[in-house]
Amino acid sequence: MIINKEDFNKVQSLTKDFYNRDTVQVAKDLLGCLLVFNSSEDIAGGVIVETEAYTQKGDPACHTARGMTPRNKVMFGPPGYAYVYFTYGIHYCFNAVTNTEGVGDAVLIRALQPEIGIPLMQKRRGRERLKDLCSGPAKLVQALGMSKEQNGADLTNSNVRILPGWEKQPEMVTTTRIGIKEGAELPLRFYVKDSPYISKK
DNA sequence: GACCAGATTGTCT
DNA sequence: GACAATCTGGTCA
Repeated sequence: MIINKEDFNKVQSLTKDFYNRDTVQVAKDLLGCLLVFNSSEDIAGGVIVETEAYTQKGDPACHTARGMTPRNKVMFGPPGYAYVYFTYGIHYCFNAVTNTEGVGDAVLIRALQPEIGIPLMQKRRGRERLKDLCSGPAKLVQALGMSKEQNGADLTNSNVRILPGWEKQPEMVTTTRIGIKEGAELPLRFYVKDSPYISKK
């Protein structure tokens, strides 16, 4: 499970085919996978324990619900790329573009279980406790050291990658999404049951 | 633990 | 000009 900077380019990422599927299914399957960022300092990453699906069709909370803009154009591109956006004046959030090119879907990564480069993440976050490092979409972006420069990055062939993680699919809980107004009642949030690293119960 | 306000700027109407 | 897929630190209990 633990990989180092030298191994980063050797490990097999999830393929484009993984992302080119129904968005809800990808959101579920991403639980237990390993998100890793190879920054200039060192690599850092963790196991995905919480996701949310955002679909263009029938979802008013999705950034692409009202068509393409300069900000969300990555979501309309081919699947398997990173969509990183800026919000609340201070925070970034990380998504994986899913479904077929042109649709406008993505999966928001909401929380990680820290695995790789923990000391570096502790330093970046200014927090010691593991459950404070990546238990929220803006926290994990900060812990991994990502920014808007990762917007549009190829998740199968760049500094940001998602790898197969746990062999067994974890027990999963489905609930409603967090931090949105419209579409808040839709059951599109998924997390690993009993994980202490999720953002909120 | 629960609840609340402040931060702070890119993006869209 | 309004608001945002959030986090933090404060108060009160």
